[in-house]
Amino acid sequence: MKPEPTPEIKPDETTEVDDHPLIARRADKVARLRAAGVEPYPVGYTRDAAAADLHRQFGGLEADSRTGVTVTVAGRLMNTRQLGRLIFGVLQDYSGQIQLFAASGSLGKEKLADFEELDQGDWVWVKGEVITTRRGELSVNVGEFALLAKGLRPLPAKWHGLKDTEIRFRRRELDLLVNPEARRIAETRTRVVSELRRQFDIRGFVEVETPVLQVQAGGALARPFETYHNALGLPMFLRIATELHLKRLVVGGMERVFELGRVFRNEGIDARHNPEFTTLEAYQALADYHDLMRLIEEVISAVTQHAAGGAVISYQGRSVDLRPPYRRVPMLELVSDALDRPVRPTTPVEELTIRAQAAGVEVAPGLGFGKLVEEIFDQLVQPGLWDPTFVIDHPLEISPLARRHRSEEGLVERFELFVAGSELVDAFTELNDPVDQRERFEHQAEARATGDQTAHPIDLDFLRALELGMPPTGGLGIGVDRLVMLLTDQKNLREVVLFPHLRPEARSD
RNA sequence: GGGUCGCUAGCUCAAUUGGCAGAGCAACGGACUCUUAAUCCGCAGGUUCCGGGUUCGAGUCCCGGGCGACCCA
Repeated sequence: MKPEPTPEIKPDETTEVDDHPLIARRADKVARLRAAGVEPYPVGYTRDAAAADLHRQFGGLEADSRTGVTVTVAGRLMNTRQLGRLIFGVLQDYSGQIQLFAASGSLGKEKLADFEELDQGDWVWVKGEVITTRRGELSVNVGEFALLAKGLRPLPAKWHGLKDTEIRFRRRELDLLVNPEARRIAETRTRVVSELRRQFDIRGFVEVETPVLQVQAGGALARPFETYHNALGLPMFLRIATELHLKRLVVGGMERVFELGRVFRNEGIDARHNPEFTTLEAYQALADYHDLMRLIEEVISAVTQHAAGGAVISYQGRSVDLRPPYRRVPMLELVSDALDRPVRPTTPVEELTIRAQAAGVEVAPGLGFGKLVEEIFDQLVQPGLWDPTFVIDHPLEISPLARRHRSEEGLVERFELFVAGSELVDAFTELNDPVDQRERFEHQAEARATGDQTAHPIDLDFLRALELGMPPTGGLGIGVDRLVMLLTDQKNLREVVLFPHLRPEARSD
């Protein structure tokens, strides 16, 4: 680990538009418009038709039709084609594209010359009759127009689009402008989130918001981001999970709660990890993990149906069937199969270590039973779990917030849902015995003291709440970003996050 | 953290063994009253990611660094 450099902010760094010829030309136009008394960034224009509305309403008209219907449209001018005194333009708004048809006949010679001055990328407003051209393209025949906002920077070429992944991630607005796929992913994400919310809503779960800033970051095993509260003079952390607060709400009598929001984990950044990501955690009193598996099956298949248009989807060229029921397999059974040797909670750590190494698993020295099993599972089993699979009954050691299994010593009542090799859901019958919970925390504290920075800290507020009595409760967490990746057929997390974190770029624009 | 690949005009990409840094699109000038990536003619446009080195000469070879993609851990 290198020491963290302090970022320097140079006060003389400006954001002035540079003197690139392509930009300067457009900036000159702005100046000329102002000089001529035309405001290049006006307000007060409204629109009564979206591109998609027009196609819906007037689709299928014969070529060379006049509708007699006048509409106003507004959007970004994506392309123009000029033929003598005819100009064809492509206007793009939130809903789609519609062709503009500008001719001296209906616009007049002078106005046509003004229209010609518009650049690709400008926002424009147009009022005109809905027509089809001789070639049958639905268009708005420009009768009046106005520049709504001058674009100073050129758009990427219309045909080649924008492919540079780095620019697409850093300047997502450009990506959204020119790549329909970027818009499709963003829309699908919205559908996933809203359908998730609706699914929990209709089941009587109450949506809540709990603190992002915390004195102690618990509810998961991860390193938090650190920050500082000036007025309180208090070091604070960004939350790594919503779990503990939500359970306190269950103690308070909110028997079905959920939170859909961002959590933060101070880990590496790569195609599968963004330091901030979205989870949905839900808690249901009087439910156990079996109930939650049935709930998850229903929710996942409903969301898939809504966002992907069917419950059987294609991911990276392979089919995934998300229709319930999903396979349920104990974790130790999978690990036993992988090692070709029965593994039980009573299996000696030394023996398990040797077996794991023999099977090619890289294991750090000094791991306990639970971490060993987890390591073996991660390396040998998880990548092969393609069809939806509930992996159940984890070792107690790696599950400090889950209830002891009702019949299996050394295990907890927990499940993770894996699809296409990726973990989508983590859930368990919650531990509601305050004495047991305190012991688990203390055990974690020992691990922390010996250098495990991801071990869970002791949360006294949470323990005090448990001591009031929490009903038997089932709790679950869904990795929303990974679900979106699955449903949009993406293998890079950055494709499904609008503004993914990247290392700062060397600016040169 | 390791490996491989990439970074050249606004965008998408070329550039032989180390030998004048190019094309298409966009822009700009012109022709064209039905285009759909319009077409045609013309004209411009460069810190080849950054810093060193080797060489008469480096986009190209060597060293160091930056950012990204993919694979591995």
